Amino acid sequence: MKEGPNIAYIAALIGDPARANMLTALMSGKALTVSELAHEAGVTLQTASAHLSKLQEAELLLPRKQGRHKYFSLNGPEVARVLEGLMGLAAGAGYLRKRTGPKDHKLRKARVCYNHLAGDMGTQMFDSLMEQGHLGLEQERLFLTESGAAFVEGFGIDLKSLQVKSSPLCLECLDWSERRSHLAGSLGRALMSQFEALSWAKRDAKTRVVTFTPIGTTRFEQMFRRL
Amino acid sequence: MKEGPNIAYIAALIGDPARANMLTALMSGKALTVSELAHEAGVTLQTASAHLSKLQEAELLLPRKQGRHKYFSLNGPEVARVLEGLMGLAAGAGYLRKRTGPKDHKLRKARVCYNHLAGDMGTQMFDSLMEQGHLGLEQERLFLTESGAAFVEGFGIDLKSLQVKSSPLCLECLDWSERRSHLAGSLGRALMSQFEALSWAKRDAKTRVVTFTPIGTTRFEQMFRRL
DNA sequence: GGTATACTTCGCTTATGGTCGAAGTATGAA
DNA sequence: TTCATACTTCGACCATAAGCGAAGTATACC
Repeated sequence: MKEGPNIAYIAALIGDPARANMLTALMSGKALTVSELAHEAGVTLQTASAHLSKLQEAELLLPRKQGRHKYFSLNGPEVARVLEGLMGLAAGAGYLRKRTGPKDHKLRKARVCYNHLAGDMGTQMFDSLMEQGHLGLEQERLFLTESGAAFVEGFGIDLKSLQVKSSPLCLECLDWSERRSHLAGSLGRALMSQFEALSWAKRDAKTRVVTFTPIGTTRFEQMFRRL
Repeated sequence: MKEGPNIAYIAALIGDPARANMLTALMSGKALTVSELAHEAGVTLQTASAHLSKLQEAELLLPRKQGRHKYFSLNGPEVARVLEGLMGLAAGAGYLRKRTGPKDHKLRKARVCYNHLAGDMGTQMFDSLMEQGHLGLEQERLFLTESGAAFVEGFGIDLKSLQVKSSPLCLECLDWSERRSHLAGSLGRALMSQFEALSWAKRDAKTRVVTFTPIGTTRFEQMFRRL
């Protein structure tokens, strides 16, 4: 029976390698120009322009003009979630694009997943918070405990401003490289921002790699030690 | 940068209309034969066979042989979740396949979303449970309250057996036709099963439509009234 | 064993859509 | 105003993969 939403159309848009590369690049949470996305996809400007027009038409991407520059970003966390889900399915089925180089190792170590920390360090943080009783599970639901609230506030996170927002505070996000959870939600985002604000970590301008400084690494390990 | 999971490959698999139709048919939670899926997709047996082989190879589908019959089902709730997410994106962007007929109305009224009730009645149930305080939100997290536990146990749901399972009890699932939440998780599944066991509702053999009997409708309305 | 049914595999056809060169439009800076 | 840069649109090319007919394999039944 052919009724309901046309998932083939949306999936086919994501199913083109050039478009998939652009969407993946935008998982960094940054807005990129047409030129930058063309470079990400390894196609010419004109090809990228046609692709982006389609993705915009399908409301997967949001455009913004700044003078002669046109920036695109993912059209919200719902798109990111579907992309991450596809990543999980692809990784689970073994469809990984091999890349023998330092970047692959770095991507697995720490990377940004839309707006929060993912990879080995992302899952370490999640596991540590669980082990220290700062995050709890109730009926398989993730929540911040009282000790957790004190912990993150002590780290400089303004919980009050986070909790007035409509988006969830703590969300489990399945990490495709670790096959375990890392922390998403507004708290995950806030923690990532704080790492950057404290200069513990910085994002790579071109990729989703997050690089922690030696000091940042030490502090991170101290703060999110494993039992 | 071309690293990480190959989402284009998985998305392209879903992006073919014949394969999308088969995956959508399997959202009913039922296992279907190659012949049935060929009919769903409107292609010949040989074409369907080739498509299903690809979906199986990608671990999106799970095969099971029974004599000369070969059944396929979705390879778990993770696949269903990605498909539902794609449905939400497609519906949100207006990519709906029009179908002026009784089935469209029925699909929106009540349908099965993998293993739980969706559509108008699915969201009504969710809203009612929230309004009556049987479901609660804590830090945007859904949980069953004490009154909710008593409520569903009074309806014949064995909560103890549900809670020993690893899958979440209460999950919000974004309903593509209503654009609001309906109840997923093991509780959502158990409630759907109970509606069937009590002969309040039955699933359509060919589609995802769930049809409530007049008595079932009355009981459902009484049980899940809106304030 | 013969027939019917369910499914798989092979080979060929062809429609589709991504790609880029060329040309045009829009914005910024000197 | 001119030149440089960013992006859009058009048209033609061609690689790819879905589709089906044909043939083969596997299972069920009489």
